[in-house]
Amino acid sequence: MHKKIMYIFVVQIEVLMSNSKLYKGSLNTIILKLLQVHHKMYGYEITQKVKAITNGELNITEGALYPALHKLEAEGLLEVEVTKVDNRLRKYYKLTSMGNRETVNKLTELAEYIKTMQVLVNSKLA
Amino acid sequence: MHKKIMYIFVVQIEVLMSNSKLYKGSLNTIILKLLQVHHKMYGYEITQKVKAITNGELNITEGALYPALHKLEAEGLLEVEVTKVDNRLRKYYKLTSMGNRETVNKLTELAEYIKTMQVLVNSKLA
DNA sequence: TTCTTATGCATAAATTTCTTATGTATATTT
DNA sequence: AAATATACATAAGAAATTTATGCATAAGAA
Repeated sequence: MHKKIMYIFVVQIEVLMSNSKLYKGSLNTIILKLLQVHHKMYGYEITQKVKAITNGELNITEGALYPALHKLEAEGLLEVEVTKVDNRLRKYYKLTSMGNRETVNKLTELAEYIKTMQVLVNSKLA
Repeated sequence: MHKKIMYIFVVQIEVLMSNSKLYKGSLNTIILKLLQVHHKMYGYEITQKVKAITNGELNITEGALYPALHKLEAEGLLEVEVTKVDNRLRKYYKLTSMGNRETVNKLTELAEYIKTMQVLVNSKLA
């Protein structure tokens, strides 16, 4: 007489969105573009916005975002306005006029870069 | 009576192609794609090819290229074949079967990234 | 009520991926 | 004879991330 033992394994598989590695150099452009459209955003809001727009494909890490915001501010491209909501700190950023001009440049640059990469990568002539 | 003195300045303006900053992370994809098309290339040839295809907009530096080739080889994505032409060394690289698979992945990744960036950057809805 | 998750900021260390600088050597063009 | 092109290589430095922490409050779940 054999005892039948059944093991049930419940394995949770975590599907990582591959956290779609940011191509280094594009974060500033993303920030600037979002601020061009929304006029006023705070850091956490930016991370959520990017996640939402890209269906979770792109996750801006805080370790990248906050230093980037500080640098853009130091360069005079952004200005900050600190407020308190629900007893919690919030730092709203918006483009300065310099920031507006730089945004246009960055967007042009990115468009050119994409065009170049498409020529390199999509053509069979390469 | 005034003496009239005319100065003629000849100024050479060097138009830098802005050396179109490579978005960090795309070099490997470029290398792999070129080898997918050409089956066999050597380092110097790759730099010239990229320059030609992009009308000089993209210049792969040797300091970036050679280490990248070595790494791809170490990872088993490329294999090398050393020859001598005109008494000068040449190292031909080509894709391994793993390299072929990885090329497809990298190209897909890039295409997705470009799509994502276009959504983020081109839409007014962002 | 307590624990976890979400919100909101921040920084430091490590890593990746380039640029810049330098080096060697041969071939070709000026 | 000197400069440029071809062909490789590596090291130091810079830039832009990731990963790992940390602190604090609010909201939701157990």
